[in-house]
Amino acid sequence: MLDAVELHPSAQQLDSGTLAEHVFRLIQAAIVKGEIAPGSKISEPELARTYGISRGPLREAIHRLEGQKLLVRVPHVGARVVSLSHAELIELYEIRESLEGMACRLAAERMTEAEIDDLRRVLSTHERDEAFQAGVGYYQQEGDFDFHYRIIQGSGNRTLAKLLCDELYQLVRMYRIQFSTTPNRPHQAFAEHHRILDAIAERDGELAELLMRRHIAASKRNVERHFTGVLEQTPHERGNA
Amino acid sequence: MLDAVELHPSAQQLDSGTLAEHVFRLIQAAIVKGEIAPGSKISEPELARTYGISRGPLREAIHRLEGQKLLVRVPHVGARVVSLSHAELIELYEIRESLEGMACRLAAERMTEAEIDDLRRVLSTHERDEAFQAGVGYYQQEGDFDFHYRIIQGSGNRTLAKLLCDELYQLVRMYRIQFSTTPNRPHQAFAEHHRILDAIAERDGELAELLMRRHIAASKRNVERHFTGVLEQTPHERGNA
DNA sequence: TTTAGTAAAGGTGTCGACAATCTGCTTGGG
DNA sequence: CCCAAGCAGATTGTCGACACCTTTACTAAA
Repeated sequence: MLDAVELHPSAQQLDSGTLAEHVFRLIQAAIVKGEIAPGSKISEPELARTYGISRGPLREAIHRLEGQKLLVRVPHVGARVVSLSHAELIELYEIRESLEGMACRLAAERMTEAEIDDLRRVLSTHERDEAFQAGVGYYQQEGDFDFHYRIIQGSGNRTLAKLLCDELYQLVRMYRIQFSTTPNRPHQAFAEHHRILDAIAERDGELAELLMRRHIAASKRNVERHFTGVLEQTPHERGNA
Repeated sequence: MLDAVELHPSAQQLDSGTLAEHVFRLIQAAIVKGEIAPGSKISEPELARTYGISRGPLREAIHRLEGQKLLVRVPHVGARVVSLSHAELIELYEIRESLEGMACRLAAERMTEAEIDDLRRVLSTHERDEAFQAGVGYYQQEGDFDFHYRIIQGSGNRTLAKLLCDELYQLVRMYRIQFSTTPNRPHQAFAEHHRILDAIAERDGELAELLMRRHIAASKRNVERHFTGVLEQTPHERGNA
């Protein structure tokens, strides 16, 4: 499952100082990358040994992971890595359609010219990426190197940015990685990103919102295609498989 | 500040069994009702004594309150009751406009006739409420007796319902109570609610979404009026006043 | 008088141990 | 042979204590 991780004495001080914060990031990365299988059970004593900490800070990390919807906790039973059903995944995309659509409209109205230039450079980087050229990948970018992330930050609505980037982002990223192996999708997504950027550069908020909503709807349909064929399995079975 | 609360031996077992869950609900109610002032500091030892529990479950309750955005925590410093700035409150309303607008459209498409009848009864109850007749109150309803809550539940998008009702709802309610003393707003809000209900009953999703967005925008303007006059104060000053 | 430094006090972060609860298996009965 | 009840093991929930950090008040020097 997971190799034992030694916390370097230096690493303990870094991040934001607390062990809970550090372990939180480690487990978060492990879940998003799929190193801990979706649906698998989280054992507090085992993880505590793995990371060399006590259960106190580990429990805090678990609570924060639950807040990011990466874990589902049941009282007196324990926590499991999330495994969204088909319906729940679609619901998540519908929420993103609404929220990121709004963010995109605001970004078109409020982003500075410098920020738009940065966004253009991000897209150029993606275009030159070798994984993208090969037709696989693209979506593995994170944070400031991610197109969606940048637009949300550019919306100027900090509350919205906290909601999308701090709470829902890692969950979206987890499923991005799971579904990243669609033949033609990367090139299509890049073209859509480019059209969105053009709308933002022209300060056309209405069009930018429409294009972003369509872009996410296209991703949603892409996910739906992945689900056809594994419909018989429950999320739980998929997780433990 | 807060009277000492005795946990009845019976109450300890109820709720969902755990002390953390129980204390979580108690503190949540105290914050939403304003019994703990916005911006005031949370002392773990003090609250632990107040509720007669140790710091362990109390810290879990604090983490969950932070997840509901009712507390803001700073590492090595502590937690404070949230006190939204003018800008943050407006941002929250913009997010609600987008999300509840979508929920209302979905509700118009997917609510059952029985659920619509229930919603009609909720509105009737509000109309007969004496606080409403007097021109004050109205908004103190909670959960299933709250018009917005019911519509979100009726959207059929359970992920959206968890986001709005489990995470943002108590924060919205907290400010509803703070701003509940506007002269004419209750009657206007009731009229808007009625029009929304009509659109839902006619299964006109597009209109229902439009009306809900306008309704929340009107509430936003109402809040903005409240803020004119206390603009010199920072949120922190307001909180400790 | 103001400011920098320091020390004490309070508070948060972390730990290890105990108690209550759930899970899975064994055992007995139908 | 199957099902229900009880038991053993493990896990989660809770507690009290200690270490480290932050804050604040006090002292001293400019």
